[in-house]
Amino acid sequence: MASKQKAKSAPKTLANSAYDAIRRDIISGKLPAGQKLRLEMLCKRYEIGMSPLREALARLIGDNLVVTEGQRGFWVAGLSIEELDDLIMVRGMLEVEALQMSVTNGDKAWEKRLTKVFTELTEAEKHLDDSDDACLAKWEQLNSQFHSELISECRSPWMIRMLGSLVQQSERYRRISIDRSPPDRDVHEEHYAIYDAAINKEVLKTCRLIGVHLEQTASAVKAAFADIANNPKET
Amino acid sequence: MASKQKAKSAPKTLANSAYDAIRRDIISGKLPAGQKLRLEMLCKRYEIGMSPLREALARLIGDNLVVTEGQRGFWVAGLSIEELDDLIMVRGMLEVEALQMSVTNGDKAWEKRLTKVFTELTEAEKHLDDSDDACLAKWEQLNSQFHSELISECRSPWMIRMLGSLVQQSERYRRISIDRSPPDRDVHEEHYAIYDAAINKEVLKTCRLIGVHLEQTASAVKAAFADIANNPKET
DNA sequence: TAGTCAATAATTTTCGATATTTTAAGTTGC
DNA sequence: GCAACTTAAAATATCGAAAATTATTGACTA
Repeated sequence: MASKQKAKSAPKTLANSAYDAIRRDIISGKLPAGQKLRLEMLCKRYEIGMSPLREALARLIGDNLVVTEGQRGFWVAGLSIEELDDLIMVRGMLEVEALQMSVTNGDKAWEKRLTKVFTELTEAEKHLDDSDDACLAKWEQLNSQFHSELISECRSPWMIRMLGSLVQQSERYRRISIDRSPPDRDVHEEHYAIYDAAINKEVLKTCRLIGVHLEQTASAVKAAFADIANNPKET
Repeated sequence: MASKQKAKSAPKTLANSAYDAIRRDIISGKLPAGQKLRLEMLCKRYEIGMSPLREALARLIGDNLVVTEGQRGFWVAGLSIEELDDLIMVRGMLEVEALQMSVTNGDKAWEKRLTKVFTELTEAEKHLDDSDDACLAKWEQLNSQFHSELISECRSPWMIRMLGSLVQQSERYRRISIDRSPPDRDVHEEHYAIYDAAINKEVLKTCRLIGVHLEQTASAVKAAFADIANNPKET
């Protein structure tokens, strides 16, 4: 949330835009797991040439969103219950660690930022029932921002980077599961408890709560995903 | 160690070879930290065209070995004491965790593989004084293999993946520090103790020992790197 | 009816040239 | 002198098509 962000935003190259667009489509499931990515098709779909397209795909390999096999092309990285279990475990471990450091280090400015995001998130949660796509997208963005703000003061760029990667992966599973399992728990209450503990610098309590929160989300996603894996067809 | 590896080794594309070659050169320091990577120069150096080169660079971005700024080109990612501290911390955390799981899970086949690597490493360590580049390279390869074999049974592809990334980064620091600080400690003894504890399934002891081992290496590298950062010029 | 092989089609990979943007140098005006 | 503007040079980013590789088809053989 750099308030003094320079006006000259990073000049976008086509490769860059393609990278963003394809990433969004993979995370959202618009490009389904395992799908073969035919280059010509992608060129048309994203209205770009070969060179920037291949560059974008190469970068997505680094994010584990795309896999490649020499001379045989590119595929959307697959999803599996085994990988989901792994993601949940590693993410939990790292996030608790990062949170512990962040809450310990967080200063007034951080509390302010966190409060701002939490307030907005609370607001967004009121409109979730509207079943409006824009509202859902907004909530997703704020939810992710809330989590990243929580750990933002851990003072470890590497942990932040790795967590980012893990969260991005987890998001793929959450997105394809969300339709089947509307949250039957009070997510807002969980967020509030975490926020409250964090602001009050109750380090251990915050960590414990985030652990529970992640567990809850994980088990809901896992149940829904297992369902999908067994009954892959939809009407 | 797949013993039945199929003959059809992955068909190498130029982009692939370039990726490997540039990565090696960055890790070894042949391409120094912060250096601007002029595309034309790289084309000549690695004897390839623009397209595979840019693809290789794009993938190196994902590994945090290269950074880019739209329309302005590519640079070798920088090194700093702050980042080194961060790397040491995160790597230590993850590696201890992974090791704990791996030693717990490791079966007879794993013990066999570990023993094999350790034996070879021991052999290689005898020839380290020869100041022969080939011997050093061999030792580096086996040392890295020893560490990765240790955690190979942790059953978490994501931890293995992330550790790989962290180890690769750490290696950059170690490589540029190695000339200045010949190891004045008995590294072989440390390796032996770790190996012994792992084989005997003494989980906690193994973790403690690897922690000490990483600390020792880290502080040597850190001292040498701090020296370099202060006196960057060499004769 | 399989199974192999060659010819063809489809796809990926790479090159060479062009367009776009940044950097550097030089010039003018104050 | 120094800043702003203009122009030339250098570097990056992109396109379109050729070259190389893999996948598919269909005929032929055992």
